[in-house]
Amino acid sequence: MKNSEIARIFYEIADILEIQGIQWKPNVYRKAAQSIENLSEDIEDVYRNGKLEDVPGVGEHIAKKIEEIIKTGKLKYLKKLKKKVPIELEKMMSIPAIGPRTAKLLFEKLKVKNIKDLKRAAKLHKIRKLEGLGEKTEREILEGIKTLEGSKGRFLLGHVLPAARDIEEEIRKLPEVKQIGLAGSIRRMKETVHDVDILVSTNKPEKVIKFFTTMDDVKKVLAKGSTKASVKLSGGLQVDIRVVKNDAFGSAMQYFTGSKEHNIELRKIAIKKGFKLSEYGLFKGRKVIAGKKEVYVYKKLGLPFIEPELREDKGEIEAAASYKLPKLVKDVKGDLHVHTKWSDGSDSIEEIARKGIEKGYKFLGISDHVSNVKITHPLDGRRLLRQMKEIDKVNKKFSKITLLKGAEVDIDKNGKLVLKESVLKKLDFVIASVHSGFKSSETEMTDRMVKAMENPYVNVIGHPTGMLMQKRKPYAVNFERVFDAAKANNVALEINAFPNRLDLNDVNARAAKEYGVKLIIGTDSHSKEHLDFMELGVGVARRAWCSSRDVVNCLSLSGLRKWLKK
DNA sequence: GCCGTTTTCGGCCCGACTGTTTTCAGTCG
Repeated sequence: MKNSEIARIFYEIADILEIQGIQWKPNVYRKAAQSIENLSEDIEDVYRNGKLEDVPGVGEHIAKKIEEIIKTGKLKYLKKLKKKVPIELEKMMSIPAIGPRTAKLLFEKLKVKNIKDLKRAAKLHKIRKLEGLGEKTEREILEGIKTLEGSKGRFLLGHVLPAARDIEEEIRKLPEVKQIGLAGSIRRMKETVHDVDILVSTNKPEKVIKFFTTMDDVKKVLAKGSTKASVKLSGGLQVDIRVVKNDAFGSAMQYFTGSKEHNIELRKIAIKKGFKLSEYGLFKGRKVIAGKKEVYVYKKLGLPFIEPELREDKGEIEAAASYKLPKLVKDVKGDLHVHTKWSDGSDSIEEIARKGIEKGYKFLGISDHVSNVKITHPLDGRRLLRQMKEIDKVNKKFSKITLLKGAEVDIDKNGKLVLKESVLKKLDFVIASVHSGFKSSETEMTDRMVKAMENPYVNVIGHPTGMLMQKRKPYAVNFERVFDAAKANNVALEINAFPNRLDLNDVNARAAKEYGVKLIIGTDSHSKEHLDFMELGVGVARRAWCSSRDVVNCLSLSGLRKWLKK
């Protein structure tokens, strides 16, 4: 039984208890679920070592329940609860306007158990007749169902970030705006976001709100008040704005950056110190003791500044309290995962080099496909040798940047590289990637990757799990064995920065880092513009608590060359 | 049901907006 499965059970219990109007217990189960979910160890190991009650939020009773789940695979308590409340709560509550109370009401009055029932009830206009609900709510529910059916409601960070920055810049131009910034999950650089949060300080909130709700791209105004508003853009993205006084910009930024879990912990610290923390400031009684700047809020709580990417309540508050936060990676000195016209990229080596110089890079590795999958126009040994000559030529043209000769070589079904050794050894570096046979079993896939890493010419494993966000699941691999092999053979695992990959993700990258495995951030660029995806990969690395010494492309050119030699 | 540099009992995060109300509950972030 995996940690996430056990966590799911406790989340479900929390929802059902909440529906029954039971106080506090839901929070407890949620807290326990969350810490089990975030646990780096296997919960079954924790159980075997008799340490369940050391897990935060787990006490005597929950520990017993975990034991029951591990031993029998199920939990009587949940079964009993479900009998009383046979509602598909998680799905139901993902619909706007439906929380625990409404779900309960719908079940009791209309026997609504799931989305299907809900849709039928709404279409028959039964919902509007219930007490406390009306026509508008009914319409909102129907629309919510439509969105749920249409998409998952989450957008890729790489797609949203440019749009969010455009809006930010538009609003910044207003003379009434004093300070502005992006907050929320976008500021924490989460791989996917479900809305954009913008924070503004001004003395004229109504003007800012009016401008915001009447922007060109606004399709629908979802909410509009004197301090906040929400709109839906024509592309379906929701954008929220929040307007505060300039003196509260810092505390508001802290508040709206989240995560919710992080903020809850901070407020608890505030309470312990006799303060109260809200978006309007840190208060001692009625007096504001911090609010202008985010860093002051943390300082008054006895903490150093915590970088937004870390604010997930995954140990950052404890680390901050003992001054053990990592110094997060900021800039890289180059990119080793770049495709050109030679395979399936759209720009020439020289165009890529110019863009690299523009970005201030010291080096760029050209790594076109070597593959049996013909749609990528892969290189064979002979063309690769010709490409090396061209790289030499371009290198002579530019003094500011050094191009390295590489390739992204496929790992075949048996873990062999599809390029012969006589060519491999002429390259400066080799990225080995799985591009076929995704359905190999966990053992087979792990064997393939380990064997590839044992090849002395391999420096990097590209997009190690093969996941495509909102499309393809990661392939099954045994991370422990992969980490061991990476360490033993001095191979870096890639954080692929392409917007729909971000693979390794934050969780796996953090596990790798803690294991002592080196990481490398590569954009997998197929055009010169794609080099800008680097910031997304850096975001993942930062969310994975990486500092520059964990990341190979933070090395200087000479350092990198040395590392590549193994 | 968990937890404790105030506590082993009594706490447990905070505030705005909306809809359906006529003073507020529920939802949302």
